[in-house]
Amino acid sequence: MIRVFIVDDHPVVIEGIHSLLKKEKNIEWAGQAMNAQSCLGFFVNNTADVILMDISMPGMDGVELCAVIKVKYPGIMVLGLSTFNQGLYIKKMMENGASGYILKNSSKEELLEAIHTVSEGGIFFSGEAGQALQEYQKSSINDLPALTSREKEILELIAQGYTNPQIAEKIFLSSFTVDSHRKNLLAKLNVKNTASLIRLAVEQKLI
Amino acid sequence: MIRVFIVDDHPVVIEGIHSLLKKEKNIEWAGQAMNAQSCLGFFVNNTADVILMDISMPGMDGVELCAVIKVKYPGIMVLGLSTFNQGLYIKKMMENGASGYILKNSSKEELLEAIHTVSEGGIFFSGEAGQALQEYQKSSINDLPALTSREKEILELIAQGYTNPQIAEKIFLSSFTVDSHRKNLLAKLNVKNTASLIRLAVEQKLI
DNA sequence: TTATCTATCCCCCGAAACAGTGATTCTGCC
DNA sequence: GGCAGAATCACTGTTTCGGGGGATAGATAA
Repeated sequence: MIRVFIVDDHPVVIEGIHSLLKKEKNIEWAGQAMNAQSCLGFFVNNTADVILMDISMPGMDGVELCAVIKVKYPGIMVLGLSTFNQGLYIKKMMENGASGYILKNSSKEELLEAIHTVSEGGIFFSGEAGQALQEYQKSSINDLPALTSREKEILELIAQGYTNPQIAEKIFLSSFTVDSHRKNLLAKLNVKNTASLIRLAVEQKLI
Repeated sequence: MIRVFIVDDHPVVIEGIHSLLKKEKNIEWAGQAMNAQSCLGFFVNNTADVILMDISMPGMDGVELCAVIKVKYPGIMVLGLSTFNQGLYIKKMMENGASGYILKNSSKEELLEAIHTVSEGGIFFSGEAGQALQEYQKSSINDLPALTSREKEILELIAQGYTNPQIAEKIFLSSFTVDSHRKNLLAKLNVKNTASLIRLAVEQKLI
């Protein structure tokens, strides 16, 4: 018996999912909430196995709520729920510990499959959400100027915290040369200092 | 009809999966390879819908091969396949465009479900792999000293490429103060310069 | 055979970062 | 009321960074 709780600020959605699930015999309706506060209130004295959680809600949104829930009650599985399908939100939910993401217009079968999968510790994405996530991941890895191997090597060492003189000593170059490569990195990647260089490099997985 | 190709350096695994799948009527055996090179050779003149790909292979491993395949043939879905279950590898595969990950000892049902899900653009994780991935994500977000809200604010601005004087002007502080906060950040996070500070911040999702 | 790119090296200079030390005010908590 | 921590500001150095300018050699591609 899987106890399912739902948080959504739209009564229609709660009602719709409730009517979809109430006939299922291995699913129990644990409760419902229309915002993050009352959801957290519920879990002080109650529990559930799976929370269906709307991404966008007034006040604390699903991304934050998910993070709080997973810290306080790691055993409760969170399944993101939304009408729209944006890679960024999906990614943030997952980083905050969600176990999957489905669209509100999913079929009953998909919803049930998702609930079962996540209640067993698995991860579930509806086809469309999966594609959106992959598109998003792809979009951030493009349009970067090609770096030479030397530049990549020096970028890596900068990211490890070495200064120009230290890098020079390490790879047997003049520190002038290291500085030249460093300036080329800033110019090529169109950033103005080390901070934004490293941020870009890590985010774009150059290192 | 889903055309399935498999790359694995263990003949036993290829044979086992072949015998599992050959009875399925909506699955077609596209071919097999025992290393990355012959896999890439196959796809010069042939194609498939889904590749079951071993993570660990001699020569080019699954992580690299996956990246190459997804660049050359983005329409082919890659499903990671391994005997062991390590979050780091799973994460790397996913970052390189894989659509999921299952264990070699998965049940036939799980394997079929995974193949169908990814062939439709979805993402599939077996329960155990999903848990390993979440454990891994969690493990990297721990043991960090708590930053104050001011420190987080300034860290964010540093990461955006602003200098101390610029930050000072932006949030109406003395640049001495900004510098103090900056020093506290370096000390608290135990790093020695901006480069490693930003790297840590981005990797640990502090910003 | 030029032309371009990469990698290497060099110099100057001002701005920024980093290290060390110390101080005051405010706020939340016991 | 007192205490700890946060937030603020201050001064003095030294080191590193970043912008600007240039030079040479080798590889490679047009």
